[in-house]
Amino acid sequence: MRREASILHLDLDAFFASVEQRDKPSLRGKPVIVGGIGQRGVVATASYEARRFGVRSAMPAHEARRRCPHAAFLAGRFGAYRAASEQVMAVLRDLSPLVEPLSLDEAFVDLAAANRPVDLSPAGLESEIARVKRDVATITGGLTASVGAAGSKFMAKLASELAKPDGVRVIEPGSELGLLAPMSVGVIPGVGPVTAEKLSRLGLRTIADLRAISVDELAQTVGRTHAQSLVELAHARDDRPVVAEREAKSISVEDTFETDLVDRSRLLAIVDRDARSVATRLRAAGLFARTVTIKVRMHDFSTHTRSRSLLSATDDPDVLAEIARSMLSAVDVSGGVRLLGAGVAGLTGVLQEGLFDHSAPGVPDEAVPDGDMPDGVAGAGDAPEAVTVGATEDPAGPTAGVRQRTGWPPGADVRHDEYGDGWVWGSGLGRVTVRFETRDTPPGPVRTFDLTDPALHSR
DNA sequence: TCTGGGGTCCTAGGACCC
DNA sequence: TCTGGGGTCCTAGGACCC
Repeated sequence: MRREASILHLDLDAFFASVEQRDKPSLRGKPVIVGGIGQRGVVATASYEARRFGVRSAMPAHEARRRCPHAAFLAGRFGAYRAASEQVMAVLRDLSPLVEPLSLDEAFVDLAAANRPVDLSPAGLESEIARVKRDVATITGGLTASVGAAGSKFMAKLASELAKPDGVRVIEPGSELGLLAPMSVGVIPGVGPVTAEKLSRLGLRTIADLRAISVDELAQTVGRTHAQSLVELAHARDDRPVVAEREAKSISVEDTFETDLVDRSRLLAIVDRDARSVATRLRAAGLFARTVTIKVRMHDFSTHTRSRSLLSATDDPDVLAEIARSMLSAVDVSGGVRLLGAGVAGLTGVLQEGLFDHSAPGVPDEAVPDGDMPDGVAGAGDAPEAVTVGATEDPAGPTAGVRQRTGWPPGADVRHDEYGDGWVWGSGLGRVTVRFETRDTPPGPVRTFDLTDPALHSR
């Protein structure tokens, strides 16, 4: 714990929904829900207007619709969110090179490493933060943020939470214990529903309660590591540094299907495509991976993972796809699969082995120390054939019917040759409805077109 | 009609090694 | 003479975060 409140935590308010309201004037002041599209979606972000109806992040779509049926439900425009996020991170890096993004909408900043002297007194911090908030609003076209400052990451994040929305909060070093004492254990990072329930059964509900129990006693319920960190944080002891550059440890993609899939050949084609998509991201990052993982969520929500490590890392899409397929072949999917995905871990930037070796790194026959090579990896299994069968049976492609929402997703940016820029209000029955407005116009008119109208383009 | 997608970290058991 | 002991790697599952 530092003696000055030199760690900032910035959190953009209702970020995705706010970007939508910025770019869609007719939605300003109205309930907006990003995510929750489709039968099995969940809410990514709800605007404050929607939160008044009890809509929350991670809430299932059907419940959000029940609570707030008149909200605008949008699919999300991650390019726009990423662009706004980069603008905000640039504002923060202008203040200090030590910026640690936690996601698109959150970051820590270490003011002890600031580019210029910063007045760390409470009044000095408040004016510095007010300037950051002004810069964020200006550069992003009006987005608001909540900002906390404190002597540790834990307290800085708690401070920004207390400041929401659009506020500033400085927690002065020395005041932490009193502030924390009556708060729920749930405010401690790492305490989710399961841990909170375990603590509750021990009679521990507030942070003051947590301070009264020994690590040994707590460890019997939540494990040694977790117990130690809980007790430390309950005493506001937290010396985790702000780290600007963190290297990725894994890359993965996964899809939840609108309805459960049982067709093995179709599932094999999907996991093949997923593995290749991961390989593309690997190569784009200049990385190689040593472990391949697949994830299968069954109809009953039980989740299974299978992983296999190679002797040396690879970025070869054929190799990754083959291994993913062979692992899936060994999973019983007859009950129906609701989610399927593929990923890689054990990432490295350089090929450590194989530099002076004529055999290609990561080729299948180098895999697995115990020699337990499934047929599929050697290319002799039924997987490749099954993929072909799937493609033959379904000319629209193996994922047709799975990702149908990509055509004109609600909220997407479009341009019409005659009417100009707008966004997709909704589509169906061969028609797409567009509202013609942008962030710089007043609320605009709505028009409906044929889905195949050649004058309509996505942008 | 419950329950996304992209991650991180931890635990626990077995293999393996010295 | 019951079958140590520690360290590391691998795999599977799960809690948690945004």
